[in-house]
Amino acid sequence: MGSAKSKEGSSKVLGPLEQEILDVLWNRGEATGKAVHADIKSVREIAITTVLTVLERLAKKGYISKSKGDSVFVFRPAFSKEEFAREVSNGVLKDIFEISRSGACASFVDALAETDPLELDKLSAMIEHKKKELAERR
Amino acid sequence: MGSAKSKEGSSKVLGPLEQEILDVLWNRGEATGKAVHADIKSVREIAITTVLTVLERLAKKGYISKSKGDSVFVFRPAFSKEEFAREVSNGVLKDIFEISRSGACASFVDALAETDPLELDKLSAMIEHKKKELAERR
DNA sequence: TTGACATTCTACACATTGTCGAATATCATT
DNA sequence: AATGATATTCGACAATGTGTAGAATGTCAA
Repeated sequence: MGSAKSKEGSSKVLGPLEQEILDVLWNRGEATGKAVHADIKSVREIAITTVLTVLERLAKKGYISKSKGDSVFVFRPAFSKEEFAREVSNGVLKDIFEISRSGACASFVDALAETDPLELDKLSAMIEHKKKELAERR
Repeated sequence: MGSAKSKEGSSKVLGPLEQEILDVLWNRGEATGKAVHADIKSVREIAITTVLTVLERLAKKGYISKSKGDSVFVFRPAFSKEEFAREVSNGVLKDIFEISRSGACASFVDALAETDPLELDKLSAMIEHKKKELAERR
């Protein structure tokens, strides 16, 4: 009976360009629109207005901040990669858990193993830690 | 340098109505368009053609099958909830891992602990199993 | 004042999704 | 065969999200 109440069946988050731009900001820490444009331009053709527009949209969505730096606007990630990943996972996972916890778990382990097997140990550690945390909470 | 190559920044999967319809099919195991419509109609107003259209789209996307039953078409989920959750998680998680594995892991453990602490043990078990699997593969 | 550069506006194209009405196909009966 | 009831398919439209960018406007130093 796991109905889906959230307005999003299984959330989506960012488009490829948005992601690309966020990546640039994470790499640089902060950057002007011009700089972001330069980075992307070095790889493929794109107008600076396109970059600016998306930057604007990301700001509106709250993923980045926009503030006047030395006479020019500067953009910064509003969240660290970690925070962002956490945030996003949280939403997505909650949706998926509604469908099947076990399925999601299985795929999680799979995905992790595929990407970086060593991380499996860290995950184990996290679980242990979490369990202890929960135990102490009672 | 975690660039995002996938065409989808962080994938989205299904819309709310699609999800709702899939849920009906999972509940019933299989159903005619009429039946699916009836179920949803019992909750809110909706035209049967709307349901049929979405059913059709889901079939086209490969999430459900459509076959002639006793003179009428019958739809069935192409995947169990578990398989589906697995499939979806896989795509989503791979994207998120590209951003931050540790962040995703943290949120995963959190989400799991919050939803069903007992599941933490199962997850541990899965990890062990996976590690063994990997060890044998070399 | 005039450029050069920065920023904002407006707009288009395309894909997805929810939403259906209209057209068409199918079938049991008359 | 013709009719009426159902089932199925088609084609459309609106809203939204995203990539794309030209045009308009703002800003500031020379």
